[in-house]
Amino acid sequence: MAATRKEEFNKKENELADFAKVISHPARVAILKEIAKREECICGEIVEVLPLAQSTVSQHLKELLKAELIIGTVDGVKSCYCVNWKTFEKFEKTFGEFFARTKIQNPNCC
Amino acid sequence: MAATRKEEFNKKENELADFAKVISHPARVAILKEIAKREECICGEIVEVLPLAQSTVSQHLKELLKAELIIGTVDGVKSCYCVNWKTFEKFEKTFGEFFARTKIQNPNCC
DNA sequence: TATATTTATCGTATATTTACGATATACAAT
DNA sequence: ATTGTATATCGTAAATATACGATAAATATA
Repeated sequence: MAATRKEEFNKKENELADFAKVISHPARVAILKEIAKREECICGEIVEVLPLAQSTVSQHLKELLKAELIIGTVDGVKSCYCVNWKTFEKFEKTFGEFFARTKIQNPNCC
Repeated sequence: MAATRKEEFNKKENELADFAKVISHPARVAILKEIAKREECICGEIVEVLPLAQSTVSQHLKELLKAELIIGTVDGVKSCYCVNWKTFEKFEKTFGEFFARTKIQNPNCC
């Protein structure tokens, strides 16, 4: 088998793992950075700056959308994307807390 | 095909993605937390506290070792693990910088 | 209306991940 | 020496992820 055992773990552990998975591919990291660095929503230029086929980029965008890390709108024939800063900050907080809380203990080992 | 295109992305993007992948499974998050919360290295009790088969836990431990997030030693018939805080802090810094640097821009959009 | 452009989705091939049982290995205890 | 215990590794099945070409859908333009 290989039916994932995720239900066996608690909510916090699953949330962190899920968030991590979203940014666990360099293409998604690159897309996120590219979208973030613009003043305005990026409309129809992401495919050009990425070394991947259009359909592959579209797939990665879909995952970022699913995670609500980006917001997509349509402008005529173009698709526009920008970062969903609310979710972005949730990610930041979740990772920050994980590291901070895990770190606290253990001064006399290793 | 499906030959991964990771070489096409830069070092920073790949590093963050790789780090994220290590903690992208709840079992590994749980293992890390379990090991971190002890005063001393945990010797031969990790399997018991996890809802997975011994061989599966061993596999996840191997991945954490490969990432150097934990250190493994042998004490007789037992295997002992503790967090490699140096790497842990490298992870923390990498995630922290990613969020901080990505966030800077973009005040008037979305 | 016909054509071009942009992007999402479908189908599919391949690679990787996850999980488990069985087995091997290494040490401890009898 | 034999037996028991802990853990890593092997083999393998199934699920998921990654990538691309082809195609569909939607809009803009001629």
